[in-house]
Amino acid sequence: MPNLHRLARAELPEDPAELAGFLVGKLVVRQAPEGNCEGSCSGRIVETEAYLPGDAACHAFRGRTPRNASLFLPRGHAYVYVAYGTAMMLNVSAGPPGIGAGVLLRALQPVDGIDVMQIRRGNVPLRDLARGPGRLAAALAIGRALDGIDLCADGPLFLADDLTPPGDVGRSVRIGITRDADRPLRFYQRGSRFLSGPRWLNR
DNA sequence: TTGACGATATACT
DNA sequence: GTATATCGTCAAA
Repeated sequence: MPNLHRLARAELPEDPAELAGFLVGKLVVRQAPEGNCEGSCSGRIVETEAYLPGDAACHAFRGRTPRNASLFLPRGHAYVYVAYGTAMMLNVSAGPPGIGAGVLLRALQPVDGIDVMQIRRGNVPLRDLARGPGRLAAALAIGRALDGIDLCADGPLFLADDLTPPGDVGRSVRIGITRDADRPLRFYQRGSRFLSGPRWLNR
């Protein structure tokens, strides 16, 4: 997979909602330690959600804590947390420096290293490999160890441009939240079959 | 949120 | 008719 242009921080929109839309159609690349190509894989982002400052659903809403500290890093850093005591969630820090906002990566269209993702996820159908934030993190072997890393740097996990341009990007309310649940801050690639959520949200 | 399960639908030998 | 895929519901952590 040649021609991988890593996303530079300056390319990322400063506005969290803009960033969420911008990320749809981009690539997330997972590199195994020691340059071991065996465990490397990547996928095209097809679904994201923005969590803004002042947003009751945002983990930074009640201020900075050891757990959510990564949300306050300059945009483009990883914020990884555990949901439901079992599922890992991968976010991209967003917004102006020190503000505390993020973009949740919700679904991926597997691109490279499908075999290794298959191993990590069990032999589920290709469609379910990274459909849903928890599954996405599992497919990429995301753990707390990756919390706080720079996604714009050459490391174990980074963002890159995809060859094929983003198609129509749809917008809807976010999934699985109770507070501030009616704001249209979910972004998805229209027509993708790798989306999570009920069908009526993916119009 | 995910995995399991039953019902349903589409596909193909 | 058997296999594979999609959909809604339900329980668990």
